Order: sequence, then C-alpha cells, then structure tokens
Amino acid sequence: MEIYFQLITDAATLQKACDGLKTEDYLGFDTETTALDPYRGDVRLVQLSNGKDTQVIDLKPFATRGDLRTSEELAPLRELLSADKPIKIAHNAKFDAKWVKHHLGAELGGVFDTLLASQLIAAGDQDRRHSLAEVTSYFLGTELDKSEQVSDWNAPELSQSQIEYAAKDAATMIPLREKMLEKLKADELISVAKLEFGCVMPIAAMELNGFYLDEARWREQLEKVKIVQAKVADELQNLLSAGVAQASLFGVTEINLDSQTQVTDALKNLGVPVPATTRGWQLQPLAADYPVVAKLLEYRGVAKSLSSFGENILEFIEPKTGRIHADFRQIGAPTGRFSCSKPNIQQIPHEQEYRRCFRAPDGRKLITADYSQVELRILAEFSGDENFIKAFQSGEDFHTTAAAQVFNVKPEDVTSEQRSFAKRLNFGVVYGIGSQRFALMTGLKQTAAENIMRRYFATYRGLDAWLREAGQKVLSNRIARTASGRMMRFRFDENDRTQIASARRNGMNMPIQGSSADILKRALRLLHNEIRGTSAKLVNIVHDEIIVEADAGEAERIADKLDKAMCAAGEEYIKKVPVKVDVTIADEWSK
DNA sequence: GTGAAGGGCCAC
DNA sequence: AAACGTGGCCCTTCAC
Repeated sequence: MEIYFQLITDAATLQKACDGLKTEDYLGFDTETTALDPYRGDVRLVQLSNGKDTQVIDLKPFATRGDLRTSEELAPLRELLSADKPIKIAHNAKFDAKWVKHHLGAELGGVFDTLLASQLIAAGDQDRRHSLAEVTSYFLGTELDKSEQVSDWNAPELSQSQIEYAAKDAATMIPLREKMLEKLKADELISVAKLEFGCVMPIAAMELNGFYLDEARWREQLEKVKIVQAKVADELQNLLSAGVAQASLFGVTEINLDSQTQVTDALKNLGVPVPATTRGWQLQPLAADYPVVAKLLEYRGVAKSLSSFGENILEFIEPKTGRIHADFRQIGAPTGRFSCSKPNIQQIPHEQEYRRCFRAPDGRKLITADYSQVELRILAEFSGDENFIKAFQSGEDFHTTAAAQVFNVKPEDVTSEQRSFAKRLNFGVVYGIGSQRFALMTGLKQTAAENIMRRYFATYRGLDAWLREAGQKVLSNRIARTASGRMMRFRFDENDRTQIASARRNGMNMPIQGSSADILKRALRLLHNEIRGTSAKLVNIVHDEIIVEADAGEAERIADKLDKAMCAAGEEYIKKVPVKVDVTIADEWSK
C-alpha cells in the first residue's frame, strides 16, 4: 500500500488539514510520545488519516511557541479530537486519550478502539494476542514493522523512516476497522462494542486523576502490622521447630516460614495430617485441633499484608501528583471485568485500617457507591424466578428473606445459622457451588449440605432451571453471552468430565459476572457525562463499586448524580427487580 | 542472575 | 479423583 503523508509544523497548514478532515466519518488516529507515562514525557506526533491521506502533526515546533494545552494554534486539532464525529479509530485508545487530555487539553470524543474490538471478537480465547502488529496481521493479513516504535521521538529532526512509520499506523486503522466491523456484526457484538468504546474516556480520565493515598497513615498502619508480624513469626517458629529440634544436632533450626516445603515438612514432623494443598480453606478445619495450624494461618495473613500491601505500594505514588495512577485493563477478564495492576487497587484489604489510608485531600470528599447484590439481581432477572424476585421486592435484608423462604419460617424467626446458610448459597450459586464445597465451608456433613441445597433449589425452581439450562447451553453452543451481548467461547474435551463440569460452571457464571461488568461500564459512561465541568473526579472502581472524589461543598450533588447514573445503568439491563445502590460520603474510602 | 511455574491469598 | 467464578502480587523453587 502506497502511503501519502504530509508533515505539519505550522498553524496555517494544520487549520487547512483539520478543515479537510472534519467532514470524514472515520479517521485513523495515533500518537507518538517520548515516554509511556503521560506524567513523564511529551506528545511528539499526532497522526490522523482518512485512509488515503495521512496528516502527521509535529507538536515540537508548536510547543516552542507556547503551552500546548491552551495554544490557539491547536484549536482546530482539539476541536477535531473532541468531536463525536469523525470517529477516531485507535489501537488502545486509552493511551492516546490520556496524552491528548493531559498535554493538549482535549477530551477524546467518538472512539473506535481496535484493541477492545479484537478482544471482543476473540471472546476470551487466551491464545490470541492483541498488539497492533498481531491484530493487523490477523485481520488484514499484512505485516506491520514496529521497529520504529521505540525510536527516539525526542530528536530535534525526525527521520523520514520515523514519520513514515507514524503515518502508516494511523492509515492502517481505516481498513482494519472495516474488517473488524464485519466480524463484530457477524458475531452480534456491535452493541457491546459501543458499550466498551464509551468507557475509554472515563477510564483514561480516572487513570490521569489517580487515587490519593495518605503516605503517613499507610506507614503508621505498616508499623503496627510489622510488630504483629514479628510476634506471630516468633510464635510460629517455636511451635514448628518443636518437632524438628530433636532431629537437629544443634537443637535449633530456623525454618523459612514462607517456604511451602519447609513448613509442610515441619507440620508432618509434628504429626499434623497435612492435606494435599495447604491452602487456607483446606487447613481451616485442622486449626481447632492443632494450634500450630491456627498460628500458621494467622502468620500467612500478616505476611500477605506486609508483602502485598507494604511499602512497595508507596513506590507507585507519582511525585508530580502525589497520587497513585494504577493501570486498568478494560477487558481484563473474558467475562468483561476490569483488571488492575501497578498497583492493583482493586484488592486493597477490606479492613478499615487499610481503606482509611485512601482518603480525600483537604477540602474534598470521597463518595463511595456500590451496587447492592447486583449479581443476584441479575440472576433474578435472567431466571425470572418468582420467589427470588419476591425476596428483592420485599426490600428487607435479602439473605434473611431468602432464609425465611428456604426454611419456611417467618423472617423474624430466622436464626443466624439459617441466614448464614442462605447467604453462602446465594453467593455460591453464582459460581456453581457443589455440595462438597458447601459442606466444607459450613462444616456440615455431606448429606446435611445436600439436603439444604435441595431445599434451596426447591424454593427457587426457576433459578435451578436457569442454571441448568445455562450449563447445558454452553455445552451445545460452546458460547455464553452477557446482557449486552458480550461473548465468551468455550473449548473443552467432551470426554473429560472435569472439563465438562468446569465449562458448565463457567457457562452459569460468565453471563452473571459479565453482565455486572456491563452495568458498571454503562454507569461509568453515564457518570462521565454527568460530572463534566464539576469538581468531581473518578478515582477508583472495584467491580460493583465506584469511588469519586469531589469538593466538599459539591459532594451531596455529586453523590446524587452518581446514584442516579448507577441506577439508570442498572435499569437498562435489570427490569424485574429494583436496582439498589448504597452511597456514602466520607473523608475516607469507606465500606 | 533471570524467568517461569507453582502455591498461596487479597479483592469482588 | 473429586475443587466455586474472575483477576494480580508475592514468595519459593527450579531450570537455564
């Protein structure tokens, strides 16, 4: 393919180019930057292509004439990028959106993201890769040379090869979108694609905003855990070495408490019947009889706190902002859930000692909003189960109401044990729990566990039927879908019972977990529209929870907007039961 | 020394 | 033999 491109370095040419491009429906769009983190570098090039002509805008000369964020010279570019039309086609548009927002002062509007599209089409196939080079090769059959990607984009004069590479990436987007669109249509993924594309800008903004972590508070908390850790480690060491001491000539043997093999050996020496794995839930039943096991579990808890949630997280505080800018993958799981890393602020311990370290800066508030039982409400919606729906409509505590239904008692007569059984099953059915696991977690005998599960499913016949059908459908169709139409493909060996069972559980879980993700993503888009121009900033999301920071004086109004956006998003997918959101305004990240 | 795999545990 | 879904991060172990 012949590439026609023009390098733009002055305002007049830029204006003319933008005028020519703004009537297009679609533009290939890309940027070249001097770093990966927008707080650590500059945008060098912005490339826009209609497929025939590609404009490569060199921002360096513009930067020497003034601040790019406010420069009048760049107004036409800003207008073009922020408009809903033409739609900008980019690979991992979140990346470019962050640079455009931070360095050019414009929100990216109208997005088609070829990375997200590729992930949607792959439908959870873990073997597929989604780099631009791989996606281009897969959909267009052409090879992209990415060797210039890591070249010096700060050089005073860019080489012809660099400019040509930059132009080609943007130009490729036009045919790539056309090919992907065919596939999206064929697989009925248009609607989920729109949902995903609408979520790009909210996430880009959230990553730029960052989440404020009070370093002093975090260190205080750490010191407390360190003291506990030292004490527990010492106690565990003593308990474990009791068995080894006799075998050792020196009498004292240091055991590495973090070593799986050493700890297992020591436990065996003490006569503990060690299970195949020493995971917490396997060891838990032994804790009552063996104090050393209880101590081991206690040690693991504090060790995890210190390793995963220790000083290392402080290294992620960006000096320029004093905040943590984690990396969110929009389609992090095949179900559509986000994943988060560097650091993963979706897995901060729930304890208030940890969460309170994430707080609003002075004069601001944190608004924490989470969907109440959203996965169970989705299950009610999908199954149409009469009793399940009734339990939600009653508006009372769901698990208590469920227990009353299952055990056929008045809600006020439900025992705490009955409520606990119902609660564990309510959560468990979403994952396709079996009686064995239910018995293990409740301490019930296998037959007793089976009896309660039978009662549960006899109460919720519609639920039972839906779950069975979902499990069956995935075996015959080899796909499952969420409410938005998101798709997950399944591969399994028909002769392997464990694989069949696993596919069944996935077939039940994916539509539920994935629809919850759909709802959150829709809420993020609605929220983004609502808080534009206010003091509110999206700072974190945790699967069914949204955390927003806002000026104290505006917090009430923002909380209301957040509540409304989340409910409206939920109601687009859940109609048979009410959608409930719990909203809290506080100085800290609260439960 | 480096990297992958395995085991474990945090979140929802 | 039997394992309840989705992730990321940390540690140890082991191969190179």
